[in-house]
Amino acid sequence: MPAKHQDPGLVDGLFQLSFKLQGTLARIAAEHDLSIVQVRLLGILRDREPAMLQLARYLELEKSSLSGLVDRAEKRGLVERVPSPDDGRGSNIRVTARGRKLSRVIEAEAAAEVAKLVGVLPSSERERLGGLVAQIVAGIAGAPDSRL
Amino acid sequence: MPAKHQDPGLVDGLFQLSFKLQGTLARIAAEHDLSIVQVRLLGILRDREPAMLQLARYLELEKSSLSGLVDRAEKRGLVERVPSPDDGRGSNIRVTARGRKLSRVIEAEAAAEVAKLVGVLPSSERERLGGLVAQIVAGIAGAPDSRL
DNA sequence: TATTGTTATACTCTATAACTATA
DNA sequence: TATAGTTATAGAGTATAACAATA
Repeated sequence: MPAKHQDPGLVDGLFQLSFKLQGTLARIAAEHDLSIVQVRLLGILRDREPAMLQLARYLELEKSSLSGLVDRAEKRGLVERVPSPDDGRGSNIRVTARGRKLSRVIEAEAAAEVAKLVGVLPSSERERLGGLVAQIVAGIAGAPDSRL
Repeated sequence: MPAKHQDPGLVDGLFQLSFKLQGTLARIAAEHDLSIVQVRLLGILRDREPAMLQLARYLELEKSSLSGLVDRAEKRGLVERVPSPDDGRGSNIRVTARGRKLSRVIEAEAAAEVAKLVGVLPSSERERLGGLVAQIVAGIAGAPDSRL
């Protein structure tokens, strides 16, 4: 088990940064009357058309939580339920053009905010940071559980 | 305005990492029947005894949201309202021994999880990451608004 | 009058348990 | 029977608006 006697500054810094990022995303989402989870929903649907249960797995939520989430998004015309061709019990969830557009706007705004945050670093350091973060994220993806 | 033509991998990576960290913290907190915001509350009270309005500013919440939050924490014996000596209208919020202990346990568990995540990096790279993150966090602290 | 905090109300998000409809 | 999804219900978290008590 490596990584003992960790510099406490790293853990604190990473959490502080993650709170800042989440706060930023929440603020931007709220400016468009969305929550973070709704943004995640739209993001997942960018390149998928999953059934409710699959969506629940992606978001790590109970299926019953999905019903309301999708209801509210559907009521706003951001997603739609499409009857499954394979299974008469199920629906697939599809993002609408409106949802896709909104998702792109929010992503762009969030990216701009993050660019400001990391803008304190010179370009070469940003690249290095990107590499380190990518390694950690790759480690997450390769870990026992992982379906972010 | 610097930081244009950003590597999109950095923004995505940072958000993915922040979702992972928040998810980890939420899971650990839930194992102790707490939410992230309750953990933040206890963390803020570690070295402060603020009035409700100050606490609201720290957490970036409306004062009315604080009432319920503190109610629930108080009901569990994690914090207590102390009448303000200066102002008959107000109370100061103080963490109890029980709240402090719980907060420490959760922090330790969270730190251990983060250590695992960054454990994919060799020690020298972890140090470098710590430095980069510290610079960004310092930039946040120095920015126009900031009261994390 | 202004400020501190609570209460009333409403909505989102989440879970558990019970249910419906299809497989 | 088993599975996909919804509904019923409950509770946390949040905000806005109205209120009480104190300054």
